[in-house]
Amino acid sequence: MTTPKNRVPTITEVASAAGVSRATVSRTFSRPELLTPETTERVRAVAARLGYVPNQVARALSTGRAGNIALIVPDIANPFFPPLIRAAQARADEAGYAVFLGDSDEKPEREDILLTKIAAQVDGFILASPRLDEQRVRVHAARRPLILINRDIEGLPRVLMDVDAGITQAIAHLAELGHRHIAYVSGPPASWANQQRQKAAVKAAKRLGLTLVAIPANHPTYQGGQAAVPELLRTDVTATVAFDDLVAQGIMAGLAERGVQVPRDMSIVGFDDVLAARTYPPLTTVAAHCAEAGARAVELLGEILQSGRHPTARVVIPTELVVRATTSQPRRRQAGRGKPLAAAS
Amino acid sequence: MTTPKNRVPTITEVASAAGVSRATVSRTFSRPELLTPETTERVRAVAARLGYVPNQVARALSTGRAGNIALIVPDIANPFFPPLIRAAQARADEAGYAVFLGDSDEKPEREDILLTKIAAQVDGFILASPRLDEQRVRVHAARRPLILINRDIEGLPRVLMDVDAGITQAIAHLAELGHRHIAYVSGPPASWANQQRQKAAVKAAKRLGLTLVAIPANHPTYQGGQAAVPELLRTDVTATVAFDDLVAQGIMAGLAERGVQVPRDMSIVGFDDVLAARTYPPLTTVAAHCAEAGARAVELLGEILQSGRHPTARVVIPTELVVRATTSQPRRRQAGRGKPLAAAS
DNA sequence: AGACGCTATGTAACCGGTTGCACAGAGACG
DNA sequence: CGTCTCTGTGCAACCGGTTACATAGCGTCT
Repeated sequence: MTTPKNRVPTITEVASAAGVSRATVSRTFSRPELLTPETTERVRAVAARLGYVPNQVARALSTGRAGNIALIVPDIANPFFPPLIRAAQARADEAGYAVFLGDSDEKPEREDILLTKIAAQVDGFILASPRLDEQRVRVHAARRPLILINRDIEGLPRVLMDVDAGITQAIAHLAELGHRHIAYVSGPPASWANQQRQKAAVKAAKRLGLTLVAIPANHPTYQGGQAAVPELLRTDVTATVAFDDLVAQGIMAGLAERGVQVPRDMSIVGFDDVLAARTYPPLTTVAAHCAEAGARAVELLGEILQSGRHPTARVVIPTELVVRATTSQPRRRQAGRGKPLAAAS
Repeated sequence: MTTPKNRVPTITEVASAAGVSRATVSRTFSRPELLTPETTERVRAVAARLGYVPNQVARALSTGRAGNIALIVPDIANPFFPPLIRAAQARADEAGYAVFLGDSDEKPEREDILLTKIAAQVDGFILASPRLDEQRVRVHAARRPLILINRDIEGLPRVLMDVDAGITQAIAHLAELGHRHIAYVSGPPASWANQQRQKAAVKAAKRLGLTLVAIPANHPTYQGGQAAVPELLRTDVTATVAFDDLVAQGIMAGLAERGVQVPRDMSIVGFDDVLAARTYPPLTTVAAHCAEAGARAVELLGEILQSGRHPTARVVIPTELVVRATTSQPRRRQAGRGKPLAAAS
């Protein structure tokens, strides 16, 4: 019952109700240190009684600061992003920013449109795993502070995963278990993250003297992983490193359907650690700490917005292998066929 | 290279460059039918050359229409929400709205704060599974159009799942298979959705003459489900209906750890169908079509914003049981113990 | 006592659009 | 040919805040 009318009062109404000027009301909420404590107290009381809340739109127009940030992701439904979004949102909230969320549906041109459309409403952007070409990203970055996640463009502030460390650990772990032939089931070729992971895997395998075959999963999804299984079984690998956990999970399902047991007949390593603990058996994977990436990106953006400076930080988040239950010593399989041997353990 | 400076031009600059008034430029973008085609064409050309984009903040201030909507969810990381968010975002985008995303972290007071803070920046709200008390929801609804998802408050527009139908099918399916004692592993007690589901389960079980025990999972999470397993095994039930897929997955993992096989020793039914196809074995579950709920909510909000009318629609989305591989005929188990009998099939 | 400085508050311009109203010019009509 | 209507455009107020600058009041110092 604070406001009988369903309209929120304006600064003018509060001013006249409190017997002060509009400027004083404004200062009560934005720069109270300029006023006597008695004044702010009185104005606050009146404002509370009327249900006044400073209008963020008007504030944004006159100050040029929106108090919002935008977070653009290629696919919210990809389990990599929710923890990232959640952490980003929480940090933004602490810093007093509201968050615009954009889903580009993996389409570069939709990223471009989203960025253009909401530019005026936000103080800065966070682009997670952008598919947009470098030139366009730079254009947007020239207008507003912009932080990249999972994309490395020289001169722009960015938060990256230390893919090399994690993948190297994973391959070393497999080598130690005795695997000699391994597969990398890749993600979208246009993805920078995929290129990084694949390159790291190739390098690590070479260093350890393992053979590595790359198998494409057209889409970085559960279905994509499942669809890659037939080709996977046509090879003689005993272990698979997947582009991400989702693909790994798809592979596991595909293998299970064909009676290939994990890890007995095939070891599996995922990437991201976003649903690793939820699979059965629990997935061995490279933890990418995506929540931390989201939080760091917001912090970085906050610093830039505070300082006005434009440091081109390059934050690298460490990754590490988390060994769970989908990796074990290899076991001889019928060459070229998925069927496990009938022999007892 | 459209703009050498990294500032976007204002309507005034476009106006003088095109040799027209600011009003004409404004109308070029908002009401072109008032101008001659030649004029709009000329102004558009100039605007494009300068890289002009109408400032949404200024527009919002003068029109009172923000062109944004807010979507508040209790936990982005809960797999129920990403498909919903994604669908909502896609529909909003089609209708020309940008989306504010708020995560309340399951806390009613954070919902309240979020709603208050961004009210001025949006034309309407969508509240998914709100934890906020009814009175406060009504206060916010009085200020701006507000659509509820998964919460039934008389007089407010809302999108609901037909919980009864799905749960009834699920219980009937279990009864048909021969189960007599079943458990319902519940979600958060404060959740309206949980109350609905539990009530529906009790009703259906009673009608079919089954006994039903309710077991609480403190949190609607994988861990919550896992934690409920010991209590579950203390009972003599042969089938379990879980609050949602996540809890079901947790239960499956908890059972697997203890050597209880699904569905041989325990049948499991989930709810939502958000990750059902990704578990192994694939989960029998009630499909709630959460993406559709998100889309419908946005459509409803769009209609209200268009018409200015305030219909208190009550959209009910049908649900249905999807039988996959976690339900089968019951098998006698040692009373009160989780261990399956050694006897052969 | 007068000049000075400091502090608290008010005045008014401004942010970048939109829109009611005025008005000019063209065509229609008596 | 004058008036009337209609159409396209401009003028200026307005949305709800912020903020540079002006000013009033008061204590302090010489």
